[in-house]
Amino acid sequence: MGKDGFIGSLEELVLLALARVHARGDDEAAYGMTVRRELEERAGRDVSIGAVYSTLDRMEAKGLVRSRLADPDPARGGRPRRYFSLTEEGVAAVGQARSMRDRLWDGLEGALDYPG
Amino acid sequence: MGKDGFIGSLEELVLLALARVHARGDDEAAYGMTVRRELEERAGRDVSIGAVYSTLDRMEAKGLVRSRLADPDPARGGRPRRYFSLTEEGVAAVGQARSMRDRLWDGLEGALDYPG
DNA sequence: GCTTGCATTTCTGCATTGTAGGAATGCAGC
DNA sequence: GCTGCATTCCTACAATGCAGAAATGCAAGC
Repeated sequence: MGKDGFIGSLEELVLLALARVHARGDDEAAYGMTVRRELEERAGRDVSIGAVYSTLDRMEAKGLVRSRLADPDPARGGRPRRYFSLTEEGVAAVGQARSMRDRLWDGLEGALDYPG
Repeated sequence: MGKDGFIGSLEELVLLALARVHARGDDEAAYGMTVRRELEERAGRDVSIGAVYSTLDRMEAKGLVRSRLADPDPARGGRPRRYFSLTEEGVAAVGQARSMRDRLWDGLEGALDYPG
């Protein structure tokens, strides 16, 4: 993100997937595995879990997402989950990416035979 | 482009900018400098000309664009221009990128406070 | 109390893409 | 031949994309 705040293509998808699982209401549900599943089910984009995490980590370092560890005494087994959410900057970044592309697409729908 | 045909964020923008200058009617007008200008004027994305060319070159190697050199006896000075255009794969790639994102955005407009 | 199993995160390493800057090219005009 | 201009090409490095395997932490069965 060359200091102008431009994000990569996978970063954008991960941000959107994260926003979606949040939008479903349960804040607690947004962690690595669910983000990955959302990407796969909704966008048909099948990335490895390792790819999801490194993207998430890098975005946290840039301030686009934040994370916190789950409750200390989990009744379920496994490592403590790490819950993620978008920061304001994260929201701004997806908005910027979108409007940049929208401006380029504007008036082009017919010219490229994009199936609506 | 990990063989699944997914393109990077700049690749997508360059493809769209290229399509736009084509859509303006004059096929001859689509070369490095005009693509760069379109990106800057239309999307506000200011990349160096070197960045545009390496992106274009890499996409040509992947079959997303093709290029041909301009007329052999140019009355204007300067290196011969290299005219670019999208291939079918290029068109397909922007379409895929778009529909993937559209599916993730669907129903999210209100949830993220994206300004229309 | 050891072992197996499961859900999850973390680590490591490499491939691909993004990016700038400056060198090279080719012509015109002086 | 030198200067100027428009353009492409080359080089090198930084950032992002990506997968696979290792580690972590708990529970259950034995």
